[in-house]
Amino acid sequence: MQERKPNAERRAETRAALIGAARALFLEKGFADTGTPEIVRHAGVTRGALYHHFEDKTAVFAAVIAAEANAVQADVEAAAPGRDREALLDGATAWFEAMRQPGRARLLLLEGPAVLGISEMRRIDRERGGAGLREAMISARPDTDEAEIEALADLVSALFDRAALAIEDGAEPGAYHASIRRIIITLGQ
Amino acid sequence: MQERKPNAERRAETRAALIGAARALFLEKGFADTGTPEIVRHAGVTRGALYHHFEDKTAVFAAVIAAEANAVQADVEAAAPGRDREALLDGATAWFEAMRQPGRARLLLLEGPAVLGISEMRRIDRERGGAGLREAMISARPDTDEAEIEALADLVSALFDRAALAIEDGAEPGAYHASIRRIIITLGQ
DNA sequence: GAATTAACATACAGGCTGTATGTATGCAAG
DNA sequence: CTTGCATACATACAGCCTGTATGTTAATTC
Repeated sequence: MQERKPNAERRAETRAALIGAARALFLEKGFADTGTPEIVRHAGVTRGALYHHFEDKTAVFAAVIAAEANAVQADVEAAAPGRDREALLDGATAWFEAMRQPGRARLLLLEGPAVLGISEMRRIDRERGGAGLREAMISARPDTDEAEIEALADLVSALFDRAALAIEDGAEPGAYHASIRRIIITLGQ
Repeated sequence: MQERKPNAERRAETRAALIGAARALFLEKGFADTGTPEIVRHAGVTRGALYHHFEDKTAVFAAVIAAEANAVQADVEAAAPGRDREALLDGATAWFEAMRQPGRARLLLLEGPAVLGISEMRRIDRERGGAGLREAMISARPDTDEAEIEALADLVSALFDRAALAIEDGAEPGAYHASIRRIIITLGQ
């Protein structure tokens, strides 16, 4: 008779193994081309475990996306702990650095919105790094109403997202960095 | 014995029926949630016809995306035939108008890149409206090297895309339009 | 320590994709 | 004008995948 671990620990380990395996496969091949049989094989469990922990394959994907977003936020906050303009620039650099992880941009910026929907992704972002950008917008243009601040922050993040995707796709980072800087400067005027 | 139409006509009609049916379903439910059995039912043919005309389901999707991109370009060019700055602003307005077709933004700006890949979508765009934006960038900032022009045009189109997606998702158009107009005008100075 | 429940594993049903094969008609050559 | 081939499909099939239903074992609770 094998001794088993306490339920809480067992549960946490299985869940982590599933998310880890799914993360690797989603990063490598994307959501549609990754099947649950392959995920559980890599995780060393069965599909029963997966469907015990997650409602469906999309829920596994959502958990992976959340974990990736957490990792990115951790990297950015480690590199730029403050809230001033200096920290914002460092944060941008760190964000681009974090986005160089292969497949990450596609997962977070392309498949995430496509699979989970815009609003769900917006919610995930808002619970994490999104607030910083809005604060920066407010400090840059204090006399702007809230809706426009919201839109501005969203548009600026669209610039970053597109640049990261283009770079992952083989574009020269230099031109994008320079152009983003130029657009943001004009925005600040 | 029924008389049949000449092959060329027959082929064109079947293909059009397939793309039309697929377009409606993709717009309504997206790529993943639309099956080929449903497409061919709506088109009044069988799956055999679909796989005779297209290599796989993704190829059908690519054809729909191309058709949608054509439709958008036609609308924009009809509303803004010129090449000057005036035409660019009119074109922007027309583009937003065209993007209000339900599901279109999600299809062209979200699922297209996710399913077909960034580079394929970039190719489709480049064969159509993309050139206009690049020309506008060049005329606005003649003393900029090509790579940066490329990046600038891509980033500006990212602003448009994000705005259209946000609007389709229920955001207030006003704030986005205002912010984008500000960016474009400032870039032109 | 008996009952309950959590954490899985196994088995199954249905649907979908892509391919292989069959068929009827258009079309072209002689 | 008919004979042979190619085109444009339709039908049939194999395999995979998803989600659910059911079974099993050990931890937990009372």
